Amino acid sequence: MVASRSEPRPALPADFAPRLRLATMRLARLLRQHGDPGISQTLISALATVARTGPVTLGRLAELESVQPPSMTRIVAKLEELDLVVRRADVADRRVAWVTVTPEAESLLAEVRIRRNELLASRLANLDGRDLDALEAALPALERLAGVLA
Amino acid sequence: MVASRSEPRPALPADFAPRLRLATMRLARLLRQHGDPGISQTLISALATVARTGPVTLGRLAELESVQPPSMTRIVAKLEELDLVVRRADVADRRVAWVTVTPEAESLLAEVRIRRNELLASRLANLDGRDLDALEAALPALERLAGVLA
DNA sequence: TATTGTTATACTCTATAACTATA
DNA sequence: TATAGTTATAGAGTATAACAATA
Repeated sequence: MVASRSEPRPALPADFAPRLRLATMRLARLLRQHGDPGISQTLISALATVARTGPVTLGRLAELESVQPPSMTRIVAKLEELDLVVRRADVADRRVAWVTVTPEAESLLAEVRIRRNELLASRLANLDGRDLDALEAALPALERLAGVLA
Repeated sequence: MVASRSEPRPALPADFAPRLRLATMRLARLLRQHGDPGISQTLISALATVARTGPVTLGRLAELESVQPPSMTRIVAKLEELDLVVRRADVADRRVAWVTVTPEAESLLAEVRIRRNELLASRLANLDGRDLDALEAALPALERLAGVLA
């Protein structure tokens, strides 16, 4: 341990943020385009969040998914059309809309989980062991950076 | 070294690909939404690629950016409107469109490079040293995974 | 005929502004 | 008045299919 108290680690290289940004956005685009037949990542992500949290209000769901309420209104409307969620007004405050997953959603999520990583898995298969080790070690940091664990 | 020849490292956990996918797409959305005032990430990315490669055909640029040719036609048209690229027909094969950056593009890229990592840098500042070390170590792997280095 | 790029069209995702219903 | 959510509208980004120009 040679770092001083005021700077416990060397600063990141100046090109670190740009490179991370570019790599992240490229990879996200590849994943988005590959897609899951029949249901978009946006819908899956919102659905998975409802499944994970249990019943949740539309506004809170918008927060959790980092979208504006009107966007979530449309997402939930589509999920409801697909019989993947149910929306019910709160009994005490009828402005509030509670969103809950249906049994269909649970099985869809299980099914999708199996298929949806094909592209990523196939790309991961092209990396060597050191790259995989590095990615595995960095995943929690990446999740914190993305706010997934927050 | 205890791994067998047929399996040189332990397999990635089953939830690795889904978690990496979610984290990547969340982070990309945050970055996309933060945006760069006045010019989108899509345009910047294509422009930066032209600047990096030098004169490039529209079709090759579409390949490099992982979009279909019609999408690149639109991207280049916008960049041309903004006087950030010039498009010229190849003299020998007039079907081919060569795309080149303008001086305005060079200064824009320099300017943008300074500002555009604000969000990412501010989020990185919330991570501890171990997370930063892990991310730094994993960046080349992530770039290979995203095909940035390919 | 084959290739390069464009036009036409449509879809998803997202936002902001204005609105409704309820508190 | 304030809050939760919706509707209206617009814009960016992307795709596929059909086309035009050129080789």
